Amino acid sequence: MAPATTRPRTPLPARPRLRTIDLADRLHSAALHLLRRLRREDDASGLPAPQLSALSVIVFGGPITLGDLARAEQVRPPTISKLIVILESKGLVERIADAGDRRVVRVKATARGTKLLHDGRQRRVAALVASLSALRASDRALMARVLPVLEKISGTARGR
Amino acid sequence: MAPATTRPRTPLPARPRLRTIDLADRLHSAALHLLRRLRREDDASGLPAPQLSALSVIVFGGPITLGDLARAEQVRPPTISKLIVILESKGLVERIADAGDRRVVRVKATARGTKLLHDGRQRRVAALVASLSALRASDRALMARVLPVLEKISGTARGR
DNA sequence: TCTGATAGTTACCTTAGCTAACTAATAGTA
DNA sequence: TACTATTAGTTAGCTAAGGTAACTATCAGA
Repeated sequence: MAPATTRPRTPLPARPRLRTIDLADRLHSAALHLLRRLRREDDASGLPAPQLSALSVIVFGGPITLGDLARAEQVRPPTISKLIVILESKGLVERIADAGDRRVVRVKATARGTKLLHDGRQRRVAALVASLSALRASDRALMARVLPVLEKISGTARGR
Repeated sequence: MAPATTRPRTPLPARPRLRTIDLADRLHSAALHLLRRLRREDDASGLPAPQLSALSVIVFGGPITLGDLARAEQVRPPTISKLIVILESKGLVERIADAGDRRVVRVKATARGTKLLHDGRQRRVAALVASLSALRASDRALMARVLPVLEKISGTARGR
């Protein structure tokens, strides 16, 4: 232990030490509220977040198998199955049979899907862009710096 | 426009400028994946995130009206109504009639609700705590610093 | 006392997520 | 070659979370 005398007898610093559990809890809470806020303020993107997210992986990740997509999206296979049915019914993606293995199904984005992704995500995060723009530059830089860390702990492993 | 001559002809910096829309989009994505990951890895908290979140506001925010709760949670009144029915049926909260205005309903946490909140949130974010603990100290500090900014842009206005 | 606004609730719908159980196809092996 | 085990997806059936529209009850103001 460091001898007490090496520490000046000043009061606790302005930023008290944040316990990891509190950090985790507040992060969880912030994530929940961020999604709610974007859903609430988005009235024109046309696609809910999960659909937009899957479409994004499909657009950027080329033709991808449903299993890989489920893993990338961190959901179970049936969830992806249903998402794809919806995206397919909207004409945004299409299934491709795998030549070598007839069990696997690949999906790729249609031209419409690719277009809608770009338009849609822009509208979906419009409110967030406004908020970020309103931040002080230093805070915005901070957000940019923390993003990779956030992606790491959230398991966001996306081909971009 | 700034004259081109004022800019040294150096190559782009190592960290290329991140467009705000990309920042927003990746933030949105990270939030979605963070929630999915916590849901997936949590098999014992007993309460889904929205219920835990509402309970937290009730526990820390004292008796609160349903309208205020809906605003704090950024959802519509019917959503809160149903959440409260569930929490009530589990014996975690109870309704209190307002003396002055018989339209308003206040909710407060029961002893059981308060206890379950503390146990539950611990289990719910356990995986996240592990991830955060595994981070380099500097990254963890970065997370702590960015948290208030994150709460601001996510609209997380919670009495803590 | 009537009228308008406010607080919640109810009815009804969609999406997102899950597990369990299924089909179809592949791979490995006796 | 047939039998078994594994893998990829789907289907069925459930719960929860979100929404809008329409309703009841109460309050406040003219």
